[in-house]
Amino acid sequence: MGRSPCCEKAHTNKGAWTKEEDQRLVAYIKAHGEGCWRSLPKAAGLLRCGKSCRLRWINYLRPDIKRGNFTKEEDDIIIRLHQSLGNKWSLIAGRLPGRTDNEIKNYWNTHIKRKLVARGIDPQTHHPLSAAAAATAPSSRLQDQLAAAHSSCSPETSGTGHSSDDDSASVQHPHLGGIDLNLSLSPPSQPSSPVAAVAN
DNA sequence: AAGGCCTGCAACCGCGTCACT
DNA sequence: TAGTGACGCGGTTGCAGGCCT
Repeated sequence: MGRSPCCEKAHTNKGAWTKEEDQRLVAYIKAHGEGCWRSLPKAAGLLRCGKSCRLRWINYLRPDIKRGNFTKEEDDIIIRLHQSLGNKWSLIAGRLPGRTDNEIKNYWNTHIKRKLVARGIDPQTHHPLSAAAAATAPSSRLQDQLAAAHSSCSPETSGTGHSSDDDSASVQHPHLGGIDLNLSLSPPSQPSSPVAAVAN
């Protein structure tokens, strides 16, 4: 019944990736490019299922991935995009060069969600948690609250000292310069092919 | 100093969608 | 046109490290 498993689980590794597995995967993609994930593990000599390889590459091994703390600017973009798109992490990631959907999803669940709740804002609807307030709150008011959420979450006030705030201490870009916030459903702007980037 | 709890991240799982035959 | 298979996405879980008592 149901769909067949994506791979032969009896002969695949699970759990954390080893350095050697990483190297094999990177080397294979450098040589052959992305695609055909199902056959990649066998071709690359990996005892992993294709989905696992794809995830590892996209979320960790891709050369254009920006690792490190989220800036306040990125924070703001994520909140705005989530307000418009909902849990469409891949679309949101497409607007944040160097960030992955998994990373953004984790960041949302562990940091931003908490910030919004602390400010009395429903992270799903972006409306005030009070239903009565939600019924009357104009969008501009919501933006005010979001802004307040940011300012109140600075290390001085929150006490948690999120390093992303530290990083952004000198970054104050009200216009989010350089980031495409156009929310039309066009394909996200890809930098250049990751494989091409590797080749360079 | 030790134990327990909390937080954050990496990875897995299942489902939906799309392309090909 | 329908069926099948592969890919991509979002939700969830497990583990490791840090913090608190």
